[in-house]
This record gives sequence, structure tokens and C-alpha cells, in this order.
Amino acid sequence: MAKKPKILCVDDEQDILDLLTFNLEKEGYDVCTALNGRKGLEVAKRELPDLIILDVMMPEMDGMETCREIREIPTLQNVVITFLTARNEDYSQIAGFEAGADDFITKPIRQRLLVSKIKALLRRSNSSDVKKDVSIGGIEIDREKYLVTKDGVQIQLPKKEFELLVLLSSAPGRVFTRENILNSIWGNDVIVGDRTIDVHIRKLREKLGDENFKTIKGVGYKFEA
Amino acid sequence: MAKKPKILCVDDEQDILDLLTFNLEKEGYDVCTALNGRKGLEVAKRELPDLIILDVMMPEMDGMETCREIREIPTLQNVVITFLTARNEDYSQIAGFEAGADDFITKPIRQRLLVSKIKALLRRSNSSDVKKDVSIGGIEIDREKYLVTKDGVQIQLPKKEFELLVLLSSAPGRVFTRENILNSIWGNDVIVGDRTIDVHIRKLREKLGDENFKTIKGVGYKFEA
DNA sequence: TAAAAACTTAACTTTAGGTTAACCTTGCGT
DNA sequence: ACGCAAGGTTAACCTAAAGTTAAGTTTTTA
Repeated sequence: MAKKPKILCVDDEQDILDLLTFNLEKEGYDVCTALNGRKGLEVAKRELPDLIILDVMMPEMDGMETCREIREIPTLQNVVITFLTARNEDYSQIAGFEAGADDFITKPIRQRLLVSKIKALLRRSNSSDVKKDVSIGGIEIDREKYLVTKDGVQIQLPKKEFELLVLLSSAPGRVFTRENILNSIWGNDVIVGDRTIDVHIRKLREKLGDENFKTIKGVGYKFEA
Repeated sequence: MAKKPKILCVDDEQDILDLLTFNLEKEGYDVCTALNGRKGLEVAKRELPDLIILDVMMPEMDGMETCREIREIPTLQNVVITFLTARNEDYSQIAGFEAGADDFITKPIRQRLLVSKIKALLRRSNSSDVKKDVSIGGIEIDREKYLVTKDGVQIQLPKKEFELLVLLSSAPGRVFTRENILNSIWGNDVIVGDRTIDVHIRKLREKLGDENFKTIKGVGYKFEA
């Protein structure tokens, strides 16, 4: 096996977490856990799991909300998310798919079913997980290899700069507000000064060409050819 | 963020209004209030809020009725409306959605839940809003790219001009009063001189063609093909 | 664990663009 | 026709936002 797939479980009940951990580790997965939505988001950002199991019902930040926020993080764009719900909560499934869920697992958890669902989901995601390489105006971005090429020359970007570039280039031409940028790269809660973004933008302009990064004063930045 | 989102709260109990105002202002929203449906309608027309919280149970004109009337006002077509109901008034939810509600908040109000719901609703409305590109008489407006194209030529408008254009073009042919414009672009509290609007209109005329921006003397401005 | 790399911040400069003030034009009511 | 109020025009002014730099911090790597 190439590498153990990593699974993040988020639930406010320790019992459920234990049950999931036990079953998934037995199958050879690398499991990490979090006891609420906010922590789940943190762990997800740090660990970059392949799959996330989210309880819908959690105090403070529920599964839906967590899911939506996860989907806004560029590095987690392609992670598989499945919800954990009580059976017969049909209505929540509609909202769930809207929030960006890939599947549902119903409580009470049937262990065999859990494992086979997880397997199927991971198999599916691996085969279709072709991270598209962006290529605009002489700049190529290989998200998988963490590599940027400008006019044929390879450039090694530091993490934050790379993330910023990935974000902006994920929708060329579209304006990202400072808020957008802060939320997706640093997260809702982290507080960094306004000038920090400028500095990273400056570095990108320095390395990849001024003309590709436009400032819309009072609004934000955009990436263009 | 471009501008503080504006929220209108309508309830016949001053206590509830105070509670809502306190919590929402704390989150950085611009809050206005009204003590009954009819007044709510008036304020809504004047202030053009982004979201309206309506109590279902109100003397004279109830929430449902108010909601229906709001939905018939062109400039308020896209405003998000959420009802305030006592828990377990399930029946009213069906009628509520029919009347044009987007969501429900149950009393007693849980402050954290209130705030996160409002946040989610505004985010949702923003993101779906962005998708719609307006295109009238050779002028295309791409809110996402913050870009205007006139007869195939791209034009970068400064923030205020762009916002003004977006506002006027959101209901072509409809007259926006100076008050409307001030309220939705500058916000309740900001005071700017009367000539300021004129200057921005002038710039738009200069860049996009005189004929598209009509002055209705003593009333306001409108955008037309 | 020392050195290097990456990240953030602070202090300062620059600039786009928003606002104003002063003056001009228009059209309407008497 | 006249005066007045509403709106138009212009350019100067002012400010908030973005750019820049270098100096701390933190994190990673060797």
C-alpha cells in the first residue's frame, strides 16, 4: 500500500469516536479525531485527511456548518465528507448534500457497513482524484507536486505563498476579498494583520510577475493572465 | 468586507428588538428596527436591508402578510427573510415558506444559534448572488470578477462606481431615490454630501454612456438600456 | 541545537479614488 | 421672463487602503 489513508472523525460523543477509531484502525486506516466542529476544522487543516466523518448534531458548530467551512478551504477542496445522522432524518440529507457532503452514514452504526462504505468512498475518490493543473499565461501550477513553473523555470514557493496562489488561481479573474483570503488560508478564527496578505502578494508578484496579480482597491485581489 | 450587511428586525415587542439589536450589532451588522409590519415595510423600502427578521405574531399586519408584501416590492426581491416563531409551531413553517421565507428562528432565542444562522444565510445569499451576471444594452456586469464590459471592452470601475452600477442595474428602469442610494451604498450612519452621488453618476455616464443613466428630477436616478 | 527559511509585524511611504466646495446649467412655476 | 431649486461639472484636497522594507518571531531542517 502506498500510504495509509487518513480519516478524521468529528463527534461530540467520545463513545462514538472510540467506536469509529477502533473499527477504522483495524482496517489499517490512520485515524484522528476531534470533539467538536471548530476543533475538527483545525485538525482537518493541519492533517489534510483523505476522508472526514462528521456528526450532524453537535453543539456550537454543527456538521453542516463545519462541512461548509471545510469546503471553503482550498487544500481541502477534494476531501471526501460523510455525515453521521440518526436514521430517518431525511430532511437533513437534502441540506447535507447542499452543504457539500458526499455520503451519509446512519446511526446506530453497523460496523461492517461502515467499513465497506468507507472503502468504497476512498476507492472512488482515489480514482477520480485528478488534481487539475492550472496553466495560465506562462504559469503552471501543479498542486500535487507543490510545484510552480514560470516560463519553463521551476520555482519552489513557500507554503503560504503557494496556498495563496492556488486560491487566486482557482478562479482566475475572480476577485477575492481580504476576508475571503483570510478565511480560506488562515481560517475564521486566526487573526493576522492586514499587511500580512500584502507581503505575500508582493512575494508572488516578485516571483511570478507583477502583471498577473491585480489589486482592486477597497475590494481585494485577483489573478489574471 | 465591502460594507456592513444591513439587517431589519420587525417585532412588536421592544424587548425582543433590543435583544436582536444587541446581538447583531455586536457581530458588526448594521441593524434597524420596526415595531409593526406596516412600519417594517416602510423601513425596508427606504433602507433596502440585506436580511429581514420578521416576527410571525404581530397585531394588525402579521409576519406572513408583511413577508408577502415585501416580496412584491421589486427592489426587495432578493432580500433574505427569516421568521421568528415560538418553538413547535410547525404548522406555521409550511405557510411561512409559501409566503416567501428563507428560514426560521425559534423563540426563545439562543444567541449563538441566532448569530450563526444569520451568518450562514448571508453567506449563502452572497454566494448565489454573485453568480448572476447582468447584461443590458451592451453593458455586462460581472460581480465576481468585479468587471464591466461595454461593447466588448473591459472597464475597471472603482469600488463606489461599481457598487452604484450594481445597485441601479439590479432593477433596470426602476427609480432609486438619493435616500435609497445613500442607504444601500454608504449605510445608515455615514453622512456624505448630496453632490457626491452626482459625481459618481457623472463618472458612470462618462464611462458607460450618458443615455443609460436617467435623472428623474426631484426623485432620483434610474438605469436603462 | 544552530542555522536557515518562512511567516508576521510594525513603521513608514505612496497612491487611488472618494469627497467636497465653488461655480455652472437647466428646467420649472409664477 | 425671471428666479430658484435641483442637478451637473470641475478640480483640488484628503484619507483609507495598499505597497514597501526591514526587523522581529516562529518553524523547519540539517
